[in-house]
Amino acid sequence: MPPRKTVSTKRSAVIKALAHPSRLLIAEALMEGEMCVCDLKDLVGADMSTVSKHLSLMRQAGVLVSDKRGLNIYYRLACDCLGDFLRCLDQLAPKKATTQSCC
Amino acid sequence: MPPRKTVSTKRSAVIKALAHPSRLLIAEALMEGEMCVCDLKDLVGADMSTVSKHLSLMRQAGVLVSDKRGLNIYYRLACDCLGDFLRCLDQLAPKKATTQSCC
DNA sequence: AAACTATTTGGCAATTTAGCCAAATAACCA
DNA sequence: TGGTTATTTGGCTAAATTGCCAAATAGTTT
Repeated sequence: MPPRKTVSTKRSAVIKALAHPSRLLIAEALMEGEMCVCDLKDLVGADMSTVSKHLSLMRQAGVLVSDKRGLNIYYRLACDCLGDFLRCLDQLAPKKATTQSCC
Repeated sequence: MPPRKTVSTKRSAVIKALAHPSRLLIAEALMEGEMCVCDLKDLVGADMSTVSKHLSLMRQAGVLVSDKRGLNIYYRLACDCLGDFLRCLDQLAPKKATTQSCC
């Protein structure tokens, strides 16, 4: 595989970890501080096992780090540069503009 | 759907448009300037129809804009804030660190 | 140790996504 | 007009992703 492709494959694994509504919701919530799985389960509104799988996917990708204290496992963002990215996203007009730049 | 979820669903559509190795490769290439479909086909190394479908998905999501000139259709990034995001991604150590933050 | 709580893992069905081929469209040229 | 080039669309199969349930694991409490 050419080097340029290798780089984009690694990067896309990280992006993929954020490219799901529930996972992005989790990332956004964790921008305000760490949370345990049961808190996140309430936020997302899915089965705990589903949330847990989302979390381990995000941890695998390097987006989150976890920390076990007592019975709970707390998750938090591995990097706080995500905020700028989310602000960037909101500038992209969804679907409408076909031939014009947004910014 | 609660408002917080609506927002993250819209945002995740944009992220999804970048969450594929070929599509990210395309986005990275377009950071250096516009390209037509056949240029991108050579870069990605897939069938032109496949590349075309990736491009229309990205345009739908608002990540790219297109511009027809003669026989060619030129694509370029809708927003140049992506560069900062990609730099952020590279700080996230893939997979290794389980309990430590990267930055 | 037994019961309890929080989380993860395995397995499976349903849905979504990817990529190729072939055919359709659109603009250019002779 | 007919031919050629660039791109998109339709259709199909293969592969990946999602989400639930049930069972397993790990730490806590009594």
